[in-house]
Amino acid sequence: MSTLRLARSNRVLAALPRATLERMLPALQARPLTLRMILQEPGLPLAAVVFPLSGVASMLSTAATGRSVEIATIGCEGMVGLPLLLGGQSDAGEVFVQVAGQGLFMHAGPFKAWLAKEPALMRILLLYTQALLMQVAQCSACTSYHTMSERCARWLLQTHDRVRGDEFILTHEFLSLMLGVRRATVSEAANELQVSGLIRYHRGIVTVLDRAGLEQAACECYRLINREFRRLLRGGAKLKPSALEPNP
Amino acid sequence: MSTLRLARSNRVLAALPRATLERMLPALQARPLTLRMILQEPGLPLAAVVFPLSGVASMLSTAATGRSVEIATIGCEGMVGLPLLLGGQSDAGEVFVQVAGQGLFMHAGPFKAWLAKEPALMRILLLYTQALLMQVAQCSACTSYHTMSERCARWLLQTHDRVRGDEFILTHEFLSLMLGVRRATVSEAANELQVSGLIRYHRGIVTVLDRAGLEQAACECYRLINREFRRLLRGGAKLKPSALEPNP
DNA sequence: ACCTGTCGGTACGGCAACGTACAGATTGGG
DNA sequence: CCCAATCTGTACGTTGCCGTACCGACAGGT
Repeated sequence: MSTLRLARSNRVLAALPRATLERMLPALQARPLTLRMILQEPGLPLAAVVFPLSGVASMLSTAATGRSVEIATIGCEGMVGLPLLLGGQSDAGEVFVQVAGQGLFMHAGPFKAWLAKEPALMRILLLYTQALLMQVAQCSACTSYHTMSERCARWLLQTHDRVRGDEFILTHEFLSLMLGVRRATVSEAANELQVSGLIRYHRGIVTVLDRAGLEQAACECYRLINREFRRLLRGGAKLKPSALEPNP
Repeated sequence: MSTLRLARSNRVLAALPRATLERMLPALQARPLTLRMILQEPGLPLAAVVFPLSGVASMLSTAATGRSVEIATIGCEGMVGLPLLLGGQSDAGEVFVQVAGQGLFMHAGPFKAWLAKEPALMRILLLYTQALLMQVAQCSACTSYHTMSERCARWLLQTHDRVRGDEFILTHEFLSLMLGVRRATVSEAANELQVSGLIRYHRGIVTVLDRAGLEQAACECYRLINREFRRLLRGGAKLKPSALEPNP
């Protein structure tokens, strides 16, 4: 597949004018996103930005006690490395690959150069920043008010949206780190979803069985976040990889 | 006081080159920030941005059930109206005045015009955006992991930082909306702080008695957020109004 | 001086998630 | 083929906050 075709499965890149994207192509390198690969380390200057094509990255905040919570999910709808856009160079949060896939990398230098040269790139990334900010905010409210099984369902949906197919690798242990709760609490919530026939899982492999049902089981946060992404990145930035759009 | 002097008590404006700020001055109007004044309404296009000079604004996220949580605190270190910078025009969150004060307003049109003309303004506001994003993220982790009295102490410190003097108006009821908990829970936490001699309060007026002790009682989030603000907005953007720096 | 509304202290049972722990099931490597 | 590691189910007592409720203290208006 040509790099141009590849690039179009990232929704930020897809939203750029064709001419802009073509100019930028030589600076983009396709590389795999391997499980647990660290894309952004707290306090360290970012060497590159990443436009995920498939797979999912998570942004975490870690407390002094070592406990962590997921702050945001980043997939083909966005970019890892906003601090290079915003000027901070580094960030207090950590970003790592939570579901393996592929991404287009661009070194920090060229990225800043293109940012200065291509107003369209700046414009779309600022919109993405607003959407991300909203996602983080909504997540925060979610943690206060919604039950584990609602949050669990939301999380599975967000991942499902950014993945090809209905299966992905995910242990309870891992999900408990994302949601910031005990492993046992996840087991209970996940079991509830499994008994209801919404998902199936076995030794770290989750299968989404009833997508619509899962949406019912999730809290409104899922819908609200998606609505805001659509509003801000309308047109060029649907969440699901278009080739695999559910219920086309 | 001249508008220029006024403007300098907002840390974003103070960080601008003198010439830039002077050019912008005619577009800035000083107006009071009255208690509960709404500066940004969910879904409505922003008419103006606000650079607070004193007082505190809160950004809230409201759930379907009507319950709310504070997402971020905005005072003299920042600006209300980032969606005008980021391009979304409106926002899903609500921003309103939580402690009365004064602010410099600028209409949306002129603001966008200055943004295009003055790279320094853009640069500093992007840095502020990153700091705000970090604040929201940290808050989210905080909600998961820290006790009410820690969060309560943190909140009081954040407000104290943005206010002149050691007293401000604040009922338990109101604080419970900010922290997203019951009024009774706030009463318990606040009483704990009062018994420890860190604060005093009476019928809606809080007095900070032992600032250092309060910092001890707060979770690390307070320190982390402040550190990140300093890192990003270093130099021109201290939190506390300089004329009233504690322990000079 | 009273009345009314606001503010804060406190109490009760309830519940969701906690920390911890153990055991069964499955898988992969030697 | 067996051992070790991994993954999941489940259990126990504990804790922090919930919802609700009631009461006393105080302030401001009339």
